[in-house]
Amino acid sequence: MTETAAETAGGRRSDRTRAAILTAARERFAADGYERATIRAIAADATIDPAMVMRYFGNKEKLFAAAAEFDLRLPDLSALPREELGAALTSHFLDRWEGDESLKALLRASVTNEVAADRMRELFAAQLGPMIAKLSASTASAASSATAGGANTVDAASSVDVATRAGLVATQALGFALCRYVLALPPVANLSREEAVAWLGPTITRYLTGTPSTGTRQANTS
Amino acid sequence: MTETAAETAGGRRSDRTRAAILTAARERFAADGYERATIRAIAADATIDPAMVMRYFGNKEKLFAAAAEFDLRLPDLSALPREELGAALTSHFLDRWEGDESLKALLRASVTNEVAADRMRELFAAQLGPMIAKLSASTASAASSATAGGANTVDAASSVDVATRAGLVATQALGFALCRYVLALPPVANLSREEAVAWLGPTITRYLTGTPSTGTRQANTS
DNA sequence: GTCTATAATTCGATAGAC
DNA sequence: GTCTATCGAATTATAGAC
Repeated sequence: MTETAAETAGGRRSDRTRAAILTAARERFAADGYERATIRAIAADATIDPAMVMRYFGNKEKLFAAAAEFDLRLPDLSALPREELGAALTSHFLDRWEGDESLKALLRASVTNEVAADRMRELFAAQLGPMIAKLSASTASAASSATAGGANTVDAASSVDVATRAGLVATQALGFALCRYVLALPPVANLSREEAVAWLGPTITRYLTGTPSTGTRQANTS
Repeated sequence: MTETAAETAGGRRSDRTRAAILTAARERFAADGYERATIRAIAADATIDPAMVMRYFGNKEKLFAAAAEFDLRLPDLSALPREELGAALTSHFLDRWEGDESLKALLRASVTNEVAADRMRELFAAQLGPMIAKLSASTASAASSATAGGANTVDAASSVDVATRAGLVATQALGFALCRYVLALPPVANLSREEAVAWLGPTITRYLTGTPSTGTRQANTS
């Protein structure tokens, strides 16, 4: 995919141009969504010619795919006590949301663009899922000797499968991002970082660990 | 179609046409979002001429405003014990989401259309907020005599204000709708109705009642 | 009330000069 | 590599015949 041109000095400017396009594209996609973000407007933001965008990225979909490519950069939470898992992950999500416009662009676009929706699905299945599985494995290693003769399932920490837990985390994380950054619901947008962590933390903890009912009682869910 | 002889009442056919347009508009807006849903496609679904849509509703924005007008129809939960509040409201939300396409249309459109976003904000501020306030009032009526000389604030049930609680409920409710109906994340879309209520219920209860920490301890939210 | 024709924009994408 | 010019398609919206 890298440039085959062997020009030593010429290749550097094209990289700068390419980066400028991507930055402008992320901002436009984040602010306007996929269809309302036009190549013309992106080019104008990057102060280049619209035709250059086509030359560099081929078409609009490939430009979006390049602009929305990113990593959740999930931290390793294996060492934390169970009660702090949600707060730590929530805090990390807040950092990622506010430091990088890619996620906002992806969220806005994924509502109407199928490519973006695919990437969003992959994000939680391929990145959050394994992190939860790793979490369960480290917890299970201590408990496995006690439960001994149980099923040979990988995650003994909870009967709820990893994908479901990742999906539940997604509902709260994406819902918060939607209300705070996209819809800008005043009470949600005005929450301080500490308040947000305090509210979402216990919820995310419960979903991460696969605990259906709240602390006090083991409820039957009929 | 062109039955002129059997006109029993005056403007009845125009009402039918109007209703057919609105139904088709709701489906298209829900499936494609605001910009990708075209008047042409809506008219085709309603098997009428595109020009008629303009004649009945003026322009696309007014058509959307008419199509996305609806009521959350929130039930009165005052009589329920606190622990069941979230499950009851979650169950009600599931009914509304699956029975009426307006909410999906509004959610999809509100991501890129400012009119739709305004309506979404109003929805939670003007409908969910008062319901929570009423909930707090009924709870406070029993406790007010005990706390006696306290502040004359309306909701003595929690120190968290009503708008914040409504916003928090919105993050979980809309996030679930986004993941289940719009993004179609497999683990979320595959949850049974009972599972969804069991997972979201405790979360919604905690937000509704304004309880920052999970059951065991009364944490300070500083 | 209904439909045809079309105006007026806007957008993604291409061709080709320099 | 860069930019001008433009094509072809799609859209909202209007004007006017029947």
